[in-house]
Amino acid sequence: MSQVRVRFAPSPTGALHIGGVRTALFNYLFARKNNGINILRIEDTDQTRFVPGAENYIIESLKWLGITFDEGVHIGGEYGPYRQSDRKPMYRQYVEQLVASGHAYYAFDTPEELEEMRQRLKDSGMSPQYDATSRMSMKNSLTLSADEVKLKLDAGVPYVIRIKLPRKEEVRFNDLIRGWVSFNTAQLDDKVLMKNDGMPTYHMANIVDDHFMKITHVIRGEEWLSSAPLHVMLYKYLGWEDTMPQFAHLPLILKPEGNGKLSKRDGDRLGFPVFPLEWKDPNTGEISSGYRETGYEPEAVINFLALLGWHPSDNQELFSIEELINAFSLERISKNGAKFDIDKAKWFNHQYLMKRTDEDIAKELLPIFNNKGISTDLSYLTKVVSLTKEKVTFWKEIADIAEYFFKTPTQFDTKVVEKKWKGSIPENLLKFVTRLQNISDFNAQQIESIFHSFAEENEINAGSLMQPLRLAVSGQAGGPPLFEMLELLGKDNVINRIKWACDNLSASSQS
RNA sequence: GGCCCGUUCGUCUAGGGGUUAGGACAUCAGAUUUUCAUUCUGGCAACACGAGUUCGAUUCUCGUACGGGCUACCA
Repeated sequence: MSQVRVRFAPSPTGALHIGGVRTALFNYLFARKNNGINILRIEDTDQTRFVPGAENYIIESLKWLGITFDEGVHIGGEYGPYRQSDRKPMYRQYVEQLVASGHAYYAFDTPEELEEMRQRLKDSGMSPQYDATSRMSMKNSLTLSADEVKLKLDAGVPYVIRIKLPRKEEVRFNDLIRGWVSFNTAQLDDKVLMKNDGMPTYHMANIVDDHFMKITHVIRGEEWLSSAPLHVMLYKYLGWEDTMPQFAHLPLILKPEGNGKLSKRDGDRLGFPVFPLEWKDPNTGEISSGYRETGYEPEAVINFLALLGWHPSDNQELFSIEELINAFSLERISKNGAKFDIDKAKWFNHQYLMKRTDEDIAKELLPIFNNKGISTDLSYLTKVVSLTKEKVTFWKEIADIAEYFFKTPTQFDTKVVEKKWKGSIPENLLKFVTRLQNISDFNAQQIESIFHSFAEENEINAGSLMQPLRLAVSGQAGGPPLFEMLELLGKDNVINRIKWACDNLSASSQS
């Protein structure tokens, strides 16, 4: 069997959608699993939709996620170029070959004439399409004489080239995910193969490119299923039927609630990113959030996406990329669309966050603290991370919840103050301070045992004093284990903070 | 509207002619951490509907309903 070659072929019309990321991932997994070649091809046949920066965005996104390629627009390869606009001169001869063999024809209809035709057909209850029936009443090389056609061509009248589909013919192909799928050309229309600007449409370009790039498997979204029979016909008419790639149409990623496929609008409306990286639309200036900037781990995004539509034979949930490659197969991709569930993505993220080393996270956090005007060193920050990371979903959140490790709190959780800061509490804490002063080795164990003996001696309920203590030191009601936190803060800090709190917080009514 | 694809807990899904229909997220309860979050244990929770085939259908077939995709000189 020939070498597996697959391609991910996005169009640079904006940010890369999360559904596109999953398509890229499945292509990548399939290629790696089969020792194949993964190719990145840019499908920019529509010049009017070109968005500057989009191509680079796509490349950066895939790089961040760890989806690698063996050939592509960014790295070259022996089947290049890998950008369709750069391949423009290659397509014409195959379109003309189709015209010559009677499988395509020139069409000179104006947009107005097309619109009129569609309206007419619609009014008479027929499918409004340019097909075997309607083409005979349009302006094309099938209805015009050869002289007339030549005249128009010579005069530079704009034209497109359309495929000539048979009136009624069954087209079937075996989809790797769905099994045999069949269509009838009676329902298909004579799609444009070459536009009047001389560029091929997606349909034409993707067949020519896949053929010459020796693509063996086309793995793409289900939105392409309907045009697959057209592609099959093109392979046939071009005489490339025996090397036609196999098709696998992936189920779509749907909105979490309501209906329809997930769109870029849903993300910010529902409060989660739909793009891998933050994206600023160069035309509108609108900014959409990204997984990277939100603080997601790329491995978590990969793991989450892999399980959206694909499932291993056992119940494993957490997969390294190697495990994913190893377990992956097209047969285990489900047929039905999957609703997007951000809660599960967050759960995955927490799992992967816990796997990272504290120091690694601290390194990433350091500049953020610096920007907040907090200067600290890596070793202290690493310890802060070890105490706080299990409380957050994203590494970035640590910067928000851990400020008190660096600054004496001056803001206190008022609810907790009201509830816990009362009666003789401040007095007792001050007394406890004198005990703390005598600790020579200020570690969690020591502090804890001194705390307990202090409570016992003074007949204080230990629990009722712990929360005020935490409050005095951190300003908050929750946090990491109290005594470990105190240890990290250090003796002087702790003592000063307790004193500050006792001086500045007024106790509520006696109890 | 037409064509194509699909339908197992709220969500992602496993399974498959005879099962207590399994797991994960979410949710709820208990434990532990004298807090919050984690973690652990347990609970709630599903085969869209109707026919047919069969001794037996959630599983196979056909319909219905519902959902999705496509229906551009967009990809």
